[in-house]
Amino acid sequence: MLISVDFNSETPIYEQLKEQIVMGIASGALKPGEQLPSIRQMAEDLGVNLHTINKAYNQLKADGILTVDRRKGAVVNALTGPATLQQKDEIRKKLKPILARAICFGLSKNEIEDLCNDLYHEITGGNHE
Amino acid sequence: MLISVDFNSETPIYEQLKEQIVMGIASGALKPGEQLPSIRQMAEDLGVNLHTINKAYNQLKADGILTVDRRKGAVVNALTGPATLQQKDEIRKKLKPILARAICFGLSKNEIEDLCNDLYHEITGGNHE
Amino acid sequence: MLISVDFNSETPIYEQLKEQIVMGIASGALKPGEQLPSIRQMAEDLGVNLHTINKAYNQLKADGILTVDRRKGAVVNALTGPATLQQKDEIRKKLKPILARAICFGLSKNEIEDLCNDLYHEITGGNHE
Amino acid sequence: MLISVDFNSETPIYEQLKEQIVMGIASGALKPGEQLPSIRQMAEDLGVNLHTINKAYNQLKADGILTVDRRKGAVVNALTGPATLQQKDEIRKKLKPILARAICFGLSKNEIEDLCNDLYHEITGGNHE
DNA sequence: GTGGTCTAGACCACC
DNA sequence: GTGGTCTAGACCACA
Repeated sequence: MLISVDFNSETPIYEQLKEQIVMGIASGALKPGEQLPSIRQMAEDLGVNLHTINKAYNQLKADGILTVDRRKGAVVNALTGPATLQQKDEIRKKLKPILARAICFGLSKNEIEDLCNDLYHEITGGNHE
Repeated sequence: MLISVDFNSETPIYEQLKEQIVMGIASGALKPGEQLPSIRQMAEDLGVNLHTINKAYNQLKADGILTVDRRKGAVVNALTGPATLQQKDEIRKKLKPILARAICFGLSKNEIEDLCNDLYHEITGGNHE
Repeated sequence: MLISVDFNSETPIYEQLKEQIVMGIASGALKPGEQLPSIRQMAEDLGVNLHTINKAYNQLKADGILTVDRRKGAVVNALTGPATLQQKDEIRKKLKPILARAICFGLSKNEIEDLCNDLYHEITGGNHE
Repeated sequence: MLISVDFNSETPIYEQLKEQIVMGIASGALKPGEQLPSIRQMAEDLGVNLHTINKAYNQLKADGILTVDRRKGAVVNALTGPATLQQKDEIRKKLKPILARAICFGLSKNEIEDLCNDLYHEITGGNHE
């Protein structure tokens, strides 16, 4: 899986990292049990600080998305069943202001639905269906 | 329209403000042509500095959501027709990582659709249909 | 001559007024010796404060573009010959940062020339040639 | 590149700053990829507050003239090709009232052309030709 | 009355 | 080290 960061972006590098790993898992490019590059490796590849990678891995661990093992490094977790209420609520909270903005911009309900569907397929590429 | 901010939140106050104003417009609580409280008024009401309000107002102005009338202060813009490609793209970019996260959490396509619909109605309360 | 102001514009109303009167003279719509509406009249027409009109008229008087007569009100001046060095210098100073910005945006020398010619004809409509 | 501001000028300091940076880029004194002094550095050099510099940098960023690199601070952007219509329109809007004023002052079409050419060369010093 | 500009000084997030 | 956020308080331009 190829990961790249944009140093000019508004979003912090560790966030970009998290997003890309999450994207990789959602798309199926990263499978449960698969091992991520070591912190050191990843840091060198991207030309960023060790701390930055570490922060991303640790936060994904806290999210239950990765497991960090002292010997094997970071490993993608298996899905533990349907999303918890907490998880749904988090998504909900993040989604809401964006939808409001979309409505404010004049997007109709249908356009929003279409956009979500589009993105869903763009992300999964047909997996997870 | 009632606006409140959470001083302990991670998201900056001016972002919260923007979100709430946008939410107000999307919900119909704030109508095009309606006047927002003056910077100073709003600052006093919320107990924050006037520069913070100023920043929020100015960014919404840059987004084309508010305009500043020399006599009346900040005023809600009328919709200028369907969303521009730029606007759609902005929404798209913001939506994508959240959907990926949702998928990662095990949300199905249907659950995501339902969530969007729910939120849509929660925001608009039946307007904008 | 029709004059209108945009209360949402960044540029102050009295500046807009000045610009439009100047535009009227440059286009030939306002001829030397012609009388402008009285301050009171103009203020009523546009729905703005008397002071605002007054400020515009007075600054144009200071520029040598209008003469303000107690009985006849504001009158368009005749051209007193070629532009003075002072006047040329003022134009130069105002033009410079805009041209720099244009270059920065990637406009070529030819594009700038064309733009100026275009505008010249748009303003004069063929007069002053 | 040497930058200086006039504290007595009518035009705000942050505007002067923007103009000078733009001038620097147009003249070739600032090249794409080049790094500008940090906000604090520049503030100290000029003897102004860091917020003033910040505002200038941010507006140039919004204009697409600078980008902010997380590691290096503000960096001059490369030209992204020919000017967009929006950019041309902005220049047009700014140019128009000045040309009208020039005409009003009695400048002929030729004089205006010459003035533009003069300024073009004064700014670029022969580059960008 | 409104918003715009500027200053001075603090704290934090990111790298 | 960098920029981002927030505060407090001042002065000015505009209407």
